[in-house]
Amino acid sequence: MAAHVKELSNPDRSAESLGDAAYRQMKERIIRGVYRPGHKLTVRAVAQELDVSTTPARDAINRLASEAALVYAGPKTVVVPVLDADALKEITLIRLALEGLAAQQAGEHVADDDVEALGLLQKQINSALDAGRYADALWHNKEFHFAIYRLAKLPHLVLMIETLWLRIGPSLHNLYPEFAKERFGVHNHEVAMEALQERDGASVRAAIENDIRDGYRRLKRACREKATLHVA
Amino acid sequence: MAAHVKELSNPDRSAESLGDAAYRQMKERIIRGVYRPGHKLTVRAVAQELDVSTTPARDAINRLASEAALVYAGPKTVVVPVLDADALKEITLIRLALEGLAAQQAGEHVADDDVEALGLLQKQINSALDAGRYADALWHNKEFHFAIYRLAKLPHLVLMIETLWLRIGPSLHNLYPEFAKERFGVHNHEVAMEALQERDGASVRAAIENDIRDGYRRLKRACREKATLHVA
DNA sequence: CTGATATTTTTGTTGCAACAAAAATGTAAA
DNA sequence: TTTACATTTTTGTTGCAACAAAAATATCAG
Repeated sequence: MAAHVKELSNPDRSAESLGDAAYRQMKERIIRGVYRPGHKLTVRAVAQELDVSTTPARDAINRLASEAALVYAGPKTVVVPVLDADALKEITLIRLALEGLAAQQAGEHVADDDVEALGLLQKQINSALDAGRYADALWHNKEFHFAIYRLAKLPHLVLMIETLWLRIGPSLHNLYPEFAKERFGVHNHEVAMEALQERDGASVRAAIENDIRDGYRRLKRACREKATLHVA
Repeated sequence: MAAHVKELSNPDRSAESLGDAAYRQMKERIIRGVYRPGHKLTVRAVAQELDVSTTPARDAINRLASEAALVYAGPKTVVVPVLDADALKEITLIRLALEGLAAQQAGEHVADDDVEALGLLQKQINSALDAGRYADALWHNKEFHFAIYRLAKLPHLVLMIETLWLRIGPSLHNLYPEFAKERFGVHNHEVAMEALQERDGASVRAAIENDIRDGYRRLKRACREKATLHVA
């Protein structure tokens, strides 16, 4: 493995090992919802899918499992996690703490052109929603959040938040289109951008916390419905 | 890799792969201060040290690097991280958020015999300090903190806090004995235990936050002294 | 059809050798 | 001594085969 610089998300893909590349591609697939909760991942299948040998594939799977982006369903079975109500609640608590912190700090380091860039991202979310491209909307939503978090200039924090999104990402994709149709988060995002413009850290935090809580409520409902469906 | 159950820190060492064992042993060595900041770790050296082949050794190093417990100083050079002032400040911010959350939640799930167990751990810290066994004091200090955090019944949170301690652990060992001599943290720990007994989550959080901030102040001073020493 | 049991297949792990790239070392010129 | 360059050594990576263990499948008794 050879990332050289873990600090910044540097797209220096020139001297990247196969293991690093596999890890990065798997991460993107997980967030993009290619793998659904419960999906089983085997070393050889991933190796074939990514066109590498078993060693880099194993590297990637092990790293993701070590970050809890994948979990063990048995001694030799790694799957995309299926979040139960407790796990969902816990991760939401942690998200509120970490993303709230990042949002607040962002409000104190923001520059004017940063907010413009955010407005552009929001427009991408909106047009994706208009066109019914819900997976794209979810992806741009992720970019919007992380664009804010990166403003905090706290690289360790951003990395930790990324591991959290990796854990809930697959479950998020179980919600749309029903849930994406109601233009989720749009209002909270607008409030956050206004607060950023005024450099009001506390308000940025409040807006982001609201967004997280809104998502949690919908996710919890979906989780309940699925559970009752599974029983019946 | 075969941990089966990542959720709880289950000492089920029976069906543990060599890679898992290597990872666990390396983690303990890092926290115990066996490796100092800047120490270079090579696959073959670790393999020999742990008496395994290169594959499990490489697994362990890669997993630790992926969690930022080890960092790259070059394309083929992983070292124990040397925290600069910025990184120290950032990690402290994150610690305050996560360990504060864990402490508060612990205050709301604590049982009576839990506090007794904590008192025992504190006694171990004290006798280690009395005997001048500072490395042991640091170890018991870690156990004290995590005994509290585990009371929160939030396994994901505890795991995330562990990765933070892994990052600052090596730097902590650069401080004693000077810093351990002043019985660091003893007062904060006593306040925390009192607050736990009264199930006062907010006060538990305050005590732990105080403890973290005290440690930060000392660490920062040491970091400054070392920097000026390095220049001179 | 159900449940337990035996069989077959699949799967993660491990050690290792070859390779390319980086780091360490040595050398010489200024 | 210092700097730049060439050489040697060390190092991470990668693919692969063998192995043991687990998972999937087939079989059969009730």
